Amino acid sequence: MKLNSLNYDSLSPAQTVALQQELRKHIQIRPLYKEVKIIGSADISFNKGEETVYAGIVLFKYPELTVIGNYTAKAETKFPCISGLLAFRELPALLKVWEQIETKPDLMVLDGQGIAHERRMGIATHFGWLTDVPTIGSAKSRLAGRFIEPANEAFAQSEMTDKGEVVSIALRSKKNCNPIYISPGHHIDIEQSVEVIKNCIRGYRIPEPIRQAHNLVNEFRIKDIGSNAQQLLF
DNA sequence: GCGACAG
DNA sequence: ATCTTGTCGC
Repeated sequence: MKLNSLNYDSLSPAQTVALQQELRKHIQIRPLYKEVKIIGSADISFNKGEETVYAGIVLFKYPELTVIGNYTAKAETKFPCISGLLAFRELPALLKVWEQIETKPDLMVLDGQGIAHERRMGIATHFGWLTDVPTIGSAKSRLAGRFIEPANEAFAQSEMTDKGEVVSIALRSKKNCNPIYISPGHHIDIEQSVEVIKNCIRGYRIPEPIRQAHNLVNEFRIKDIGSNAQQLLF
């Protein structure tokens, strides 16, 4: 069903926009149904200009953030980098990783937007719809939504509004650093999304789960570059 | 027409 | 996203 019908590479940008318009009708922003004991974080890495993408997911106990699992997968994509359509480039690889996980986490944090998106269908929202798992988007830069700069102190925050709707929170995770942009993906609300992310800050601008997922996929990519170079020696 | 534009 | 040195500010 949902997870087997990912032929995103064959869709034109216009078709993916239409798909986002359809999918947004099914998105639920509301409080969590169950307690969160395990969270996962996902990220992607790739070499500029190449079609190979390296995807990874790290699992943690929450709220201690003890690592309890690492998963990676390599995939090919022909879908280009287009702002607003990142999901179509990155999700197929992420789902390949997701399928490896025997015990799924209670919540996933994605590097990118949730509903803070022109059609409310950022990658975190899209991933949540595909997997039926609560998701949060934590982005390093703004896509949709305007806001007033939060005060320059840790945990200062400011609402972000798009088309008259509050879609996310600009959160200053660390003093003297630019804010990060937190939006619910699916099956969670804004307040709980910000609460979870605040509990995941460990002295860096980027929430610890995302930092670790980023490190994982980057190391995975570097190792693969190395092993490809080795093979050329034979 | 011009600027903005997740990763 | 990735590449990549020094540099400015707290």
